[in-house]
Amino acid sequence: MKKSVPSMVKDPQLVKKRREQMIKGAVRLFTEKGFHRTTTREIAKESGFSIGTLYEYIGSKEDILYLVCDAIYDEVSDRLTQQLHTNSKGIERLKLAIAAYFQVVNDMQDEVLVMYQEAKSLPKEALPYVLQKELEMTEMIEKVIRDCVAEGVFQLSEPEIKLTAHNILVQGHMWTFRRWSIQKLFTLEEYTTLQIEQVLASIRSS
Amino acid sequence: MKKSVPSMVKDPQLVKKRREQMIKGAVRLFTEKGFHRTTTREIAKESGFSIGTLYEYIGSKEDILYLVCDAIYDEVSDRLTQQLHTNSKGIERLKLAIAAYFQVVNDMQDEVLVMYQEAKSLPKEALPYVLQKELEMTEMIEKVIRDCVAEGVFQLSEPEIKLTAHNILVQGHMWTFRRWSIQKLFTLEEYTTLQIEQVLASIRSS
Amino acid sequence: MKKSVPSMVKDPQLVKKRREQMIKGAVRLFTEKGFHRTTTREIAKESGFSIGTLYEYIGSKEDILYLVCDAIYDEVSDRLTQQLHTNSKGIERLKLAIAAYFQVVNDMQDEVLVMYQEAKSLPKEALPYVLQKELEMTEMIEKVIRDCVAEGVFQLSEPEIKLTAHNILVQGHMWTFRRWSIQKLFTLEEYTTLQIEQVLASIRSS
Amino acid sequence: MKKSVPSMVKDPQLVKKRREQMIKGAVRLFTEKGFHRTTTREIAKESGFSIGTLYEYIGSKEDILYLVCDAIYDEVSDRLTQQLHTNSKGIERLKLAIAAYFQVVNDMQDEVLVMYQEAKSLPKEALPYVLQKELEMTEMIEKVIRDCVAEGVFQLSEPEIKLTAHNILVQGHMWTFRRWSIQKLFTLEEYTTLQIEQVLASIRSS
DNA sequence: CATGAATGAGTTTTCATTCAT
DNA sequence: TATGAATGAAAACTCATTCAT
Repeated sequence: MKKSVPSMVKDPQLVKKRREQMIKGAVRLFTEKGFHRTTTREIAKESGFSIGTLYEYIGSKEDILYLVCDAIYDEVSDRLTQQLHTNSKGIERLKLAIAAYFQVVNDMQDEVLVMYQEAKSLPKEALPYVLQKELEMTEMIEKVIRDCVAEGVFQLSEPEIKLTAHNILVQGHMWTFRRWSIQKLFTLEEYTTLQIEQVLASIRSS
Repeated sequence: MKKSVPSMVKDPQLVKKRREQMIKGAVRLFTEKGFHRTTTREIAKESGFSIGTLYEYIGSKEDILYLVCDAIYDEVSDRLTQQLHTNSKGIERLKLAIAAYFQVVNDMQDEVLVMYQEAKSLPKEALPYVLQKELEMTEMIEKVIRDCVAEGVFQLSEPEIKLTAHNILVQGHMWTFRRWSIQKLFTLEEYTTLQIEQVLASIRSS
Repeated sequence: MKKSVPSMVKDPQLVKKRREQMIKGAVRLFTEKGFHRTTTREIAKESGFSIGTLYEYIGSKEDILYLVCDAIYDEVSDRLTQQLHTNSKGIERLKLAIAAYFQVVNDMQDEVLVMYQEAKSLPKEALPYVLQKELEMTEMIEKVIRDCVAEGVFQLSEPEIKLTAHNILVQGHMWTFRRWSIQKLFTLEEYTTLQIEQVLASIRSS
Repeated sequence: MKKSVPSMVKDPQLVKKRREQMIKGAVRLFTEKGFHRTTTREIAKESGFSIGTLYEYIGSKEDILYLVCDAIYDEVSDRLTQQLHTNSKGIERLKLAIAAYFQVVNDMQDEVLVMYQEAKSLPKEALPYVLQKELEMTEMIEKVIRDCVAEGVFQLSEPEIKLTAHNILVQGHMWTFRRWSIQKLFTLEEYTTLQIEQVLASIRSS
């Protein structure tokens, strides 16, 4: 499923290290000027190596974007998964999951923003992979909700579960997309509390 | 507030006509390949005139994007305003407003998608204007909610009003952004009904 | 059969003129440094216009090589055809043809050298066209020989006709390829006389 | 006369072995894609060692081409020399020499093709050496002819001897250069027979 | 006003060569 | 000796913008 990005360098450790440098540098620049306005030379410089070296670790500029998106998905996924493995039940578990997810999104604001704004510039072959990742994220949230339904905490039809999951996910993105407005109105805690209330209210009364 | 786009041509009627051609052509192309991958030459051709003529009506490529976004905002605004002027009261008015907004977003999917995906490429000076427009949109929705509160239909604090407005707005965008998933799960009518239910549930119980 | 080279410019007169400039400039540079060591910028400069303009008239660097080869074939062909239309019969006609061909090759030494040395760098799709052209050239010579045979001037089998044609053609190229040696030993006239003698001797005695 | 190619490695045996590997690999690649389209990395890989090692045995990419051409000349020379040392006299010796030479060229088609197509890319300093080699080859053929003249087998002036030698040499190359046509018309035996007949005919009647 | 040829700065990418290990 | 990661100059090609007609 993962698109493999070609590298001329054989040592996998080194590849990993260099690509991490690259991703870090690229996110900084993409955040500032977007993917298209950032040149490969700038990325190389920001990453701390030469343009020649950059191309030892990727095949094309688009690969960098893919690497960036992939890394962000992984981190968001990981942190969310980690959170979901903690012991908690019922409503509480859903609340914690939402809070955790919002927390992750808040911690990775720049990254999340970059990912959603530039995803359309990804190489065509990477699109299915990205949609797959989005689906997985949605399913993680769905599962938490579905577990609640299974436990009898509340009643929701399958479509309602899916929609709720989408809503929660998008409310996370919203915290970054509309930060110019939302983050002036609320702290993350307030935002989290209010959105959780909304979700639960709509769930309970359905 | 509106950024003025320079034109060499004096006749305002002609300017208007040409720019409309331009916007139509540009939206088609941006939808397909995005702003950065579309060349000015292509836009000129798609609009039905030469590259030289194109530059008689704009100052730079970014101006086209601005013109496009501006036109889309205007149309969405207009159609929403129009809807809000119809006679209806209380909850019903809110429901109608949401449904109307979702309908507009659905009708203008390509445009809305383009606008949100490319807005970051807008010339720096245009940013405040865009945020202003977003704010106006939000305020239109807020007003409908606030009217309900004023009529005593339900109780909501100011921050809650604002958050609800944002949520509704973003649920509209979501219909386009996540169409690869959402539009497979629901028809527009189903989506509208479910989201309205959610919003109302969360409002009533608060 | 001819590969069409793309141009952004519409006026065919202008295209013709610019491409002629290009070909002239390119031959000068290819002669000096070969196709691969010549940059597109150099070709543009030598042709008297900018790199941007160059690419208004071709699609890729290889197209220039194709244009060059095509032009050379055309000129050699034309001049040979012209010669063959003059009134003469029998052996005399063959002699004149050979002499004419050697004369053309001598006049276009640089061009002929470039063509044969760089032909392998031609875009893959152009190869059949080039072979076709080579075949046509061979057939022109073959025809003169075959006419002699038909007139009963001498006897040659079909394969012998073909081989003789190839030999004559290659003796022409040889005048340029091995000029560092051959042109020190003979004037063009001497070379022509001697080679004609050889060919005729071998023919008569066969 | 031989251009010396610099090596960091002292052991001459090793240098010889490594360079042989290199030449073999390079010929394979040059045959396929030409000198300019072949990278040093590819040559190293095809030769069975690393790019670093490659540069222990040469000073620059051009040196490889020189090594290749030099090796080819040596092999052609050797095999021809060997043939000429067999006992035979008069016309027969000339016939055998031509046949032997054509045989060598046929056996080494790829190499011969590479050599003549890429020779122009040789480092400037190598040019005199190459011309020298070509001259030697010509002289070998010349000598055989001159011996016949000395033996009174036939009469030829010095310039005629030289021209005939060039012709024979070039007929050898022609077997590779124009193989797309010639090798469809004749087997090597037929080609050899016919060309020998031609040469002898032209010689006898002069 | 309309046209489209001309421009050249800027972009991605390649690859011969070096040098620390 | 052998390795291969690092380098950066140089190459092909693009495209927003201008301006003479």
